[in-house]
Amino acid sequence: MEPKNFYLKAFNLSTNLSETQLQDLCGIISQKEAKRGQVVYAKGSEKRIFLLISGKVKIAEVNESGDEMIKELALPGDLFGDLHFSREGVNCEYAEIISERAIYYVMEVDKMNSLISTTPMLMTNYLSKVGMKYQNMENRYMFMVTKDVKSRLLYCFKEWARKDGKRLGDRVVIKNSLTHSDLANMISTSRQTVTVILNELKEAGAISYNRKEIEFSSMMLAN
Amino acid sequence: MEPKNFYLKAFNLSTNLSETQLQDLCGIISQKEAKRGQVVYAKGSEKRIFLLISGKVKIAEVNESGDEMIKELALPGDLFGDLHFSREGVNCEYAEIISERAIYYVMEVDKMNSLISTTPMLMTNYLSKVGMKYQNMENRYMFMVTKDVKSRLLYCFKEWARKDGKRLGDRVVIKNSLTHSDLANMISTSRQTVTVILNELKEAGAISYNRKEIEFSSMMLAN
DNA sequence: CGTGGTTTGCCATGCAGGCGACAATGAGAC
DNA sequence: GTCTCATTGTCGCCTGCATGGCAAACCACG
Repeated sequence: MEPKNFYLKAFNLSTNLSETQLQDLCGIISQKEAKRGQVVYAKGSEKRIFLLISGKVKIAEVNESGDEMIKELALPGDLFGDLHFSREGVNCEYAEIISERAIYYVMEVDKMNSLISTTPMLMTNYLSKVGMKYQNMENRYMFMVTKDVKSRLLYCFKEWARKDGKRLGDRVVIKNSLTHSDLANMISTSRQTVTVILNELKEAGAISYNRKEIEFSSMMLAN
Repeated sequence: MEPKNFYLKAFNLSTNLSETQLQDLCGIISQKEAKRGQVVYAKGSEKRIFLLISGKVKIAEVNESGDEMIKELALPGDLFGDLHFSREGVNCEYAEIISERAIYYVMEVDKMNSLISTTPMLMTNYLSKVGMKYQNMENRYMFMVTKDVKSRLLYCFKEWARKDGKRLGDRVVIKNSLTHSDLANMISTSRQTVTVILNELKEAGAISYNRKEIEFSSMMLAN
């Protein structure tokens, strides 16, 4: 099995596809690799869909007052880009790699669109994947709008640990590529507040934290 | 042209469909009507997709502390329900009619799924409609998370007026079916704050407001 | 017409968290 | 090592908004 197949399967995009359908799908995918700081995607550029294979990518946009808002931290298996094939993207979202390196697949929207049109099962897989993404997004935003800063920060950590955490006994470790200021931009608060709360949590023994990684009790994931 | 066709066309779901495809689509749609206060949809019930034809519907959920959060105010042309065909809805969203009466179309997810699978053009229309919806959602939430209460309230009014407002010279009027407390639940603030801000706006001459309708300068829509 | 329930208006209090300023620490470049 | 820039830590002030409580206005209905 060639590697593309492997990841497509792992990330639930090729479920129930026939061998030839899979080949077709692989045919319109090209694999790319990039390093920290590179911008792989900016609204306005050619319409494309991305599937992250390894690394971390931040999906962000800059608002009118010049502040960066991080909308999402994409991890392996996540889709991003012009997910709904539409021409009319009015916002100015972009995707920047924040891990040392990242590997990702790229599909042109047009090709994907026509392939999906002729491959019902792919449509189902795709729609369910995109649907999941939006459901998560909705939940996350609902949370962000209603909760205080500490809860929001913990929510981020949990989501993140669930997708990308490594178990070490009853502790969970996540590799950290974000500064306090990045975290602040994710939960839309100020850098200072993040610092304070992080130290509170450290104080309370809930997490331990340095520039390389964040570690906390796996119990925290429970709720 | 039978009425279903008319609305499907008006709401961009039947663009570029052949006559027979259109008939097939109409075949799986049933039209319903309901009155204020009725709940047309609750997560956990049979999976269905709704298209609102007339009236207003609030899409909401109740959080763990018992407060209602209004996620969206659906207006004619809006889709809601199990839009991405998935079984796994873990949240407890519901849809309640808040206009005197409402007319809407209902489609079972399974039938819609198989029809879409065999009708590429329908897939495109559908995906683009759902995509638009999510894009709006994302923008709205971004706004909600980052802005203060007054901006959020105005944002709501604008969105609402854009979709449902009636022009009267340089003024725009929207019919109001919401209490201050509903407005508060939409932008996640307190009832009192809504009251205060509404009066501020009234004072400043930006809007005029009573229980039946809200009216403001069409200039407000510009930005 | 009054009467009870809902919606709106207003006030006092308290606090979370934004923001500016500046110091301390760390990390890479030379 | 030292220099420099980015990141983190801490403080104080101040404002936006939540919250509770209560009065006034409005509405539906017998």
